Amino acid sequence: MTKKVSIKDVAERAGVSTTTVSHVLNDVPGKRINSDTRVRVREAADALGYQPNGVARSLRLQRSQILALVSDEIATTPHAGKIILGAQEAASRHGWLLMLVNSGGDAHVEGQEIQALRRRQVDGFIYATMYHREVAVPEVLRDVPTVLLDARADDPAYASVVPDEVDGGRTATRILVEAGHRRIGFACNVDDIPATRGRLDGYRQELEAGGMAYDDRLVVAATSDAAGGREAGRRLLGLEHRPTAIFCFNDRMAMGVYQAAAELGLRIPHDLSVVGFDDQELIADGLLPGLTTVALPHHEMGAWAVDTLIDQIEADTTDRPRVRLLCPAVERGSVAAPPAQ
Amino acid sequence: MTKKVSIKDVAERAGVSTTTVSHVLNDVPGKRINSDTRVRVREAADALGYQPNGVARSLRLQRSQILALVSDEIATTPHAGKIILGAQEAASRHGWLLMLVNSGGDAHVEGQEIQALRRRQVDGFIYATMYHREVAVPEVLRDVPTVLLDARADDPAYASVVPDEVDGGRTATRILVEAGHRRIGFACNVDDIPATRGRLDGYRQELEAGGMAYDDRLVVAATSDAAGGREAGRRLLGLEHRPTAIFCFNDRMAMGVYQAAAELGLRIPHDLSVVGFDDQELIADGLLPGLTTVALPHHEMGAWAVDTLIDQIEADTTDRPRVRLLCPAVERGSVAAPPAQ
DNA sequence: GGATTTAGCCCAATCGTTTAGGCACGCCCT
DNA sequence: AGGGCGTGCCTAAACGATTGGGCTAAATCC
Repeated sequence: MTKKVSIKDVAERAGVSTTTVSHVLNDVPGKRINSDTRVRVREAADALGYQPNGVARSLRLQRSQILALVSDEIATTPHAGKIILGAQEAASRHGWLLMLVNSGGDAHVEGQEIQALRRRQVDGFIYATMYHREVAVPEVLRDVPTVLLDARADDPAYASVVPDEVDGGRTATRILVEAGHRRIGFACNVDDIPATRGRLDGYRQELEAGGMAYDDRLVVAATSDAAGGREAGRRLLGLEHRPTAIFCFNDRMAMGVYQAAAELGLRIPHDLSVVGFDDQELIADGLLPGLTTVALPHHEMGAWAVDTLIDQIEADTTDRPRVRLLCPAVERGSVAAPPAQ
Repeated sequence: MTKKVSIKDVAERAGVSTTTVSHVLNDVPGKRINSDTRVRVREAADALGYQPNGVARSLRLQRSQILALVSDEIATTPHAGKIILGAQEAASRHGWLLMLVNSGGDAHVEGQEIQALRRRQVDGFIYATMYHREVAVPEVLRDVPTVLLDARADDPAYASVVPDEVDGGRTATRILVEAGHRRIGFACNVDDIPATRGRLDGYRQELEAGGMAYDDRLVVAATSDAAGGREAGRRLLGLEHRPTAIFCFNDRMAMGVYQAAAELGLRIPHDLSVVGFDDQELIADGLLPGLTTVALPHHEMGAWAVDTLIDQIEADTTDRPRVRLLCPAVERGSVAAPPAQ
């Protein structure tokens, strides 16, 4: 029903030309139009329920006000939602729209999809990855505004946003230090990715800041899931002089550490304090006691990427910022003072 | 660089009119064109790296080949990813694109967003909800192709796809019955939603099919999170004649049941078998032992919705199917035979 | 009073396609 | 020789907006 009301219909009803309608409706500055005419046009538009045709406008303006979020497998991870949501909200705040494409990790498919989006005159791209890592940006994105999300490329031509892993590692460790712990284990993961290195660095820095020596027996690497956490937990808690607290690479590993503690009859947080990373609510909220952890700024990264991208497109700015966003602590119940000797 | 190659450039290079280029490139049937010309056009297009301008085409054809997925808060839930992914893959299989909009639950915002999408000439909508429920479809969607996902409306004008909760409930229960259990508890949730009713129905049906009487002391309702599961678990396991198995409304509750079992020193699956629902991998894979559960067909629902919607748009079909998709079992390690008396 | 300015609007081109409806040429037939 | 019919291509009108450059009348200036 709302169908087929074009600017021509509005012009006709208001008794003016389409030019005038366009000028009025877009509030084009510097155009001299009688205020009577203005209201007549507005009324006509309202009465007819006129909605400008975005496709026609895009064609004429050579700008679609559409952004595309392309990702490897992001939509399959639990983090994805927040990134997408942050991006979508930001886009909508600017009056832009967001398209979504997932390559499933296949570079060829990815290229095809990006081409399809470019044909649709998408104005800019957000290239996002499932977890923080280095990427080679696809060639097809070379000459179109693009920002990287949770990803980093050597190429300084792209703005990028990633979590500040080092700061996150420090935050997590600091929580334990401030609770009074002096022997703090790190259940690390085995992959060589920025998150691993960054969080470990943060752990070391914070130990140092607290006047503690780094002891590599307290750093145990395993796979970054609950099974790995279990394994790392068993190893750490099996030490002759066991740690009173464990910082876990992520919440899944923390879940495993809980299990290892339970096997040994250790109670959290009374006998052992635990801090996770990621703030996966499903886990962190579900564990007993709730897991104190550090949240990744997914929502903020999504929003930052969109804001920056739109700015790059509209203001045609030339600097390409590369930021790290802080990871805030989320306190629940898994940290307490170390047990009395 | 790839900028600005229009059909006109191709026409010029091939020494023909744009009409001919269009005919050739689109393989318009019934057009008589010399095969020499055909190859010349194709070569010119290749050489110039011609990409048709989708916006112009949309304007002319009055069809954008773009679908929109609008949801209340879907993108924030862990399930979201799979729905979105299923939808996106299906769309891309058809050569369509997917836009994403999240209303955050605000009906006004939702209306605005939908209008914005309609202005952009989106061809159809998928209206999705965070969890299976009844909805009132927004007025603005009345006169545009729309299918409902994980949602159901009274209005028979909309096709819809939801999980078959009853079958899922039966499947979960059957796993326990077939393992030999005769006293099976149900840790139910407190909300009156289709999932609750359906899974409970399935539970009852399957008990009956197995020749067991329904005992309402074995059905305990609590909030649908780990805390609720803990509570329900404690109540069920505190019964004088305790169940040997518990079917949980969802995996989060199952997580709580694990905790309740641990408190009582009961070992899973040796002393107690547990089945969940949802197949939240973060939980189901992380628990020890792994949780046997029933998966929601999110990916399939996403794909089904897109396929159906495109069919509705292209073939202009008039029937509006309303399907329930089955929920497959995912076996892990939380079910065993009941303990010997 | 004639020239100039100004207010208020409109014409028509443009963005890049698709497509209905020609038009010219050569061939065959009578 | 003239008519009819394919073949192979092109012209031009959409689609629905935006916008540079008019144009007309009334108001103002000298």
